[in-house]
Amino acid sequence: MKTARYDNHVRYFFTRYLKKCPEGRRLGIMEPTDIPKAYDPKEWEDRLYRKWEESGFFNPDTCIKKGVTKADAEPFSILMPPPNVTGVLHLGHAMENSIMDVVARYHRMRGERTLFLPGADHAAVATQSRVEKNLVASGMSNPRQELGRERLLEKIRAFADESKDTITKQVRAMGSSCDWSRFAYTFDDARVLAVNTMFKKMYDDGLIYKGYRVVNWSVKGQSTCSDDELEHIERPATLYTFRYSKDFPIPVATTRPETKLGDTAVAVHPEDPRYRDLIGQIFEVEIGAAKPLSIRIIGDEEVDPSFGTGAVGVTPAHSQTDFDIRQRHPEISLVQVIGTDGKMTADAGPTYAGLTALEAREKFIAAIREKGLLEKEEDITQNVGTSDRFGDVIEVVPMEQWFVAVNKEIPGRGKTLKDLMREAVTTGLGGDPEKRTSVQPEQFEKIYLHWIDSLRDWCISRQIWWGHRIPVWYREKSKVESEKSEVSEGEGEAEIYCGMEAPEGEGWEQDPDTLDTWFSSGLWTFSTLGWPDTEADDFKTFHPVTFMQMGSEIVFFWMARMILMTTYTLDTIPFKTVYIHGILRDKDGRKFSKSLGNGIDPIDIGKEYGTDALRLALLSDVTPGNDSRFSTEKMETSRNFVNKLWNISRYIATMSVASDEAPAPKSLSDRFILGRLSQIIHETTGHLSENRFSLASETLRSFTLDDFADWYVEIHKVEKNDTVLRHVFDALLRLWHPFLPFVTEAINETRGDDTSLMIAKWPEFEKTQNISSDENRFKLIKDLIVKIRNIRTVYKIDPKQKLVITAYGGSEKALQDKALDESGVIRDNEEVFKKLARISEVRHTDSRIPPKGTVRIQVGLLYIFLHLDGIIDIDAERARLGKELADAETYAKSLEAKLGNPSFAERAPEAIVTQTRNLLDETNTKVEELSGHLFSISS
RNA sequence: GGUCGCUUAGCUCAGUUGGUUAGAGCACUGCAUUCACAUUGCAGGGGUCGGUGGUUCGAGUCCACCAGCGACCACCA
Repeated sequence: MKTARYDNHVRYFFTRYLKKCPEGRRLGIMEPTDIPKAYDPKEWEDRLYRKWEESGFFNPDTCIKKGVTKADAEPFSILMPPPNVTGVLHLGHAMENSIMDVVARYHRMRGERTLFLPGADHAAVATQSRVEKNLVASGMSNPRQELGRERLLEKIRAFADESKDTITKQVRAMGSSCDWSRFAYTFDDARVLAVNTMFKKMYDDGLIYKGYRVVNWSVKGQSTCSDDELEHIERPATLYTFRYSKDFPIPVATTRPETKLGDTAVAVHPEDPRYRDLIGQIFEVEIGAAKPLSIRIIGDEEVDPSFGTGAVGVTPAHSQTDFDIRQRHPEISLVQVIGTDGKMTADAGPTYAGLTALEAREKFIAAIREKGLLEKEEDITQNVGTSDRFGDVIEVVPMEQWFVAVNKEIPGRGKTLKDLMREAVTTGLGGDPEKRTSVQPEQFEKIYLHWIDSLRDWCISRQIWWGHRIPVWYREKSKVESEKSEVSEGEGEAEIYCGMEAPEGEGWEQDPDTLDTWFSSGLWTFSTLGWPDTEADDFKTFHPVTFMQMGSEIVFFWMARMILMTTYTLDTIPFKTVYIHGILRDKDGRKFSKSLGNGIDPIDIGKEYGTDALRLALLSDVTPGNDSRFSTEKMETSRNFVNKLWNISRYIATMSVASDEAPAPKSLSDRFILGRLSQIIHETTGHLSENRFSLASETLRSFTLDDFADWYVEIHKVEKNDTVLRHVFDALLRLWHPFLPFVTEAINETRGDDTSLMIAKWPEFEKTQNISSDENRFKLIKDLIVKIRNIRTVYKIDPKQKLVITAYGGSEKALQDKALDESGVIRDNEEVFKKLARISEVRHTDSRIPPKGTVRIQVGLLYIFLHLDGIIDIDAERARLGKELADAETYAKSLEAKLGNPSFAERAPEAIVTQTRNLLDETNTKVEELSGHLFSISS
């Protein structure tokens, strides 16, 4: 990095610092205090986390037992979205943990009964596909075949356990104050019980059914996947228009000619004059399939007559929409020509059977071209669904699978699952506003509702092995006589049983399939709290969950399923507030991904800059719903800030004395800083209560750096009011603690305070009197000092040279004049003024005539004369004042115009009008004074 | 194609319900620095808030249209 500032440092270091600096300092030998000059997170973090964990305060029960939280305190619960046990956590997780932990620590400090519950997700298909990939990479060609179900599961379990360990270590390293004693895993016994209970309940209610329908099939993964697990990608394709035979009346178009071997109908719009008369006719065509196709012409409203040929070749077996058409027209048949192995079936005919779909396509096109049936070929771009886990293009095939019926009426409720899902975010369940989830930001409510509209029955069975086994058993009826069971019904030849455990008796075999991982995730908000025992303490106390956060990409997968499951089984909402954030990108706006190689390990970056810096960098950027970017520059800024806080504490430790006395404000500065503190407590509390993390951190940051470090600490060097200094800093530490748990706790320890900040009381907003009056008066001093410094910079006055000022109105006589009351601030704060503006002498005058050789500096109605005789070029100053005057005049004019507008006075609120009028008065006076001064300025 | 967003300083972004002359961090310029802090301090330059129109006493903020960008949804066969 090469900057002007950096060059300055280098020059300074070699030309002056080395000469002046005693050997010891340069080598970093200890200061008079034993507190290190720089905060070193590595020295603290592990130990502090251990201390917190051992204290037991992560556990809300312990907090009550030890009297930190009142037994009847308001409960506050946060559930960690369980990270997948597929490896290690990434920066996005770090961001989520930061969000949750800020919320948890804030509410805990406010005295609420706070539970932050951690967990991990077995992530069915994600984990299995990861382990299979690893096995293939290490030389196995087909892990499922070579190992078999049990041995492969062993491997996956081992991988998952190791990954779970890594993940919990990482969550700890982030400083997350979660209650490890309640750690939940989506695949442990308690959760298995919950899953089976829920499955059976839905099965009994007829909401889970087994049906023969087309599903998304991953040939590579040899499993189904739900609509939401598809990732649509664009790719070039060819759109072929052809006729089934020479005498077939309608040409049809397709991008997948090979599936046409399974066509059983052509759909046209029922009113289409071109084809109306053909509806109902059946054509026998011979295109190479095992049997000649009988194509029935049907009329369907969904067909758009203006698109293409206005006719759709219907392939019910290999298209979701075509399957839906068949639901409306049961008279047409279904022929499956592609199998689960991705190859053409026997029904596709001897020419094609056994070929891959792609091979069959080429062959089919060649055949119809030869016969002169191909009418048109166009290049188009097409969207195809791919499996988000296995990566291959999804085949749509008809199969018997398990589904959750979302459009079916729930017995006894008169509503469907979809209805409940809508109510939960709109009117509240059953119209009860208490049972309404607040979605932040609101726009996701719309997105979610829109998604529900197009939601189809959810396919929940998977053919992978890693996951909750479907709690259903079958046996051939002929083998054993029907036995007593909770649910059992004859279905043709086989008996079927759904229950918590295998049924008694011989010959039962469990369904080999497992459940979609989101089935168990959907139960997370209550399966972690003791359900199905609805009398469990945690369930009664912490459900519905108070705060939930998640990434926008997971809203449909997860939020929707949690709402579905909870509204259905508990007749309430899963959580009161859900905070949805965007994804974290790298500094160039790209997603973090393995293939780009731009991944950053949160633990590494946390070690380098400190976990607090990482948390601050991540949180100060988070606004609801928006993506944010991560960069090392932001890390540096945050680390520097953390170090600043540390050094403020060093100053306080060495330059002030602790005492039990209440803060005793003595000066304007004291009242100012206490007033400001009050204000920012109020603001920060409001921001955190409403989950405005970036605003909260910004409020604290500007107070800490600007008001406190740059002004009050400097003033303390003069006024030395230790009680106020320490009081403000103490409150500041507590305010920062949720964001920066480690450094604040470390500082707290160096102060010799044994009580953890984690359970310290959140500062209360105290309404102090005259905040604004003190603030305004202090601002006069501040602005005046800044202006004097500015003049010093502009005229390159040696910083060591002290100046003399004459304060107008500082005389006894002037002080009696109420209009000039403000000038009293200089008299009252002379020492501060001398120190911060490097003034050697303050003279007072009640004459408006500038003393010889001075320039005048004005803030509001207060002005002083700065003695610069022989120091600067007075003519240059005249020019500077001229510009200031011009600015003031422009501003005064704009204010006048505003006030001159009759409707402004009429319609604007009183306060705004008064405010504007005062501003104009002030500005006019300033203009007057300045122009007078321009004429009288003299060298 | 549908839906939902985004566009504010060179860069990354704040700006809660419309109200003083629009903010921060980084970057940039100048100065200083044996000072709690070189992971530092002080001062400064830089924006007609994407465009056009509207509502309003008043618009970065509300509305409409336009342009550019993005995300999600969708098998126009």
